[in-house]
Amino acid sequence: MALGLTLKALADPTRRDIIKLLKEKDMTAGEIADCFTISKPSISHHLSILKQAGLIIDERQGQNIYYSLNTSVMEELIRWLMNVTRKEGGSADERNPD
Amino acid sequence: MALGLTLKALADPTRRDIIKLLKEKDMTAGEIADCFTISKPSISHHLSILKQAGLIIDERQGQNIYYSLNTSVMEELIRWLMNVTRKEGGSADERNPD
DNA sequence: TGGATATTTAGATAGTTATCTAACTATCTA
DNA sequence: TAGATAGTTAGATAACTATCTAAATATCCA
Repeated sequence: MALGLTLKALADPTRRDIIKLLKEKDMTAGEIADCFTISKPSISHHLSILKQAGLIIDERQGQNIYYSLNTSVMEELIRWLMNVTRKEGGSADERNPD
Repeated sequence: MALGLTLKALADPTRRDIIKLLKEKDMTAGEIADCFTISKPSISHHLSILKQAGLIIDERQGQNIYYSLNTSVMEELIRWLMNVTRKEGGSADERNPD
């Protein structure tokens, strides 16, 4: 069911924008919030969903909480998509990872 | 914004199951519905969302409507994910496809 | 310890979505 | 053309989600 969490998290445009920001560099919750017009609590909510999906990692440093990207979950999604996309053939290992 | 439609469509477990079915072979709406416990209209609704996202294609053959997978949209999503996942470097073409 | 800053949690609300039953449309066939 | 079969559309409803403001928690520093 991890795939469902990942896809739901990525299905929101604000959350995709957050991910694009974090691709460039790690950022605090406040820095991320400053890039958007919606409220800090809303951003916090989005961060929580991304974190729950395993797409980002948080680490407190003093008063700040730094967020960074965790690409392994996206790599898993890529594998699922490639499997669905693939036209038959390939080793047994490659088949039905889901 | 096509990406949003794709991800929303894939975020539902029933719709992912439909995609897995269609990976194996093309099927009519009825055949697809028979694989699930939810009502035909609900399946029809899911098919409509998948179609709107460009993930599947429909073609009427007499009384039946056959559905088949369209992988190009998923390939686009794979590219987006690989771009977000990638650790810098690469040609200008490869950067920011979104 | 007390005030300031950073962030999250709580509670409310408006909009979206998945599901159902009933009714409709399209096609085939006798 | 009438009946049967395949599928969709309409309308209702319950559950979920994104957003907001207000309040709570955590950390730093003087």
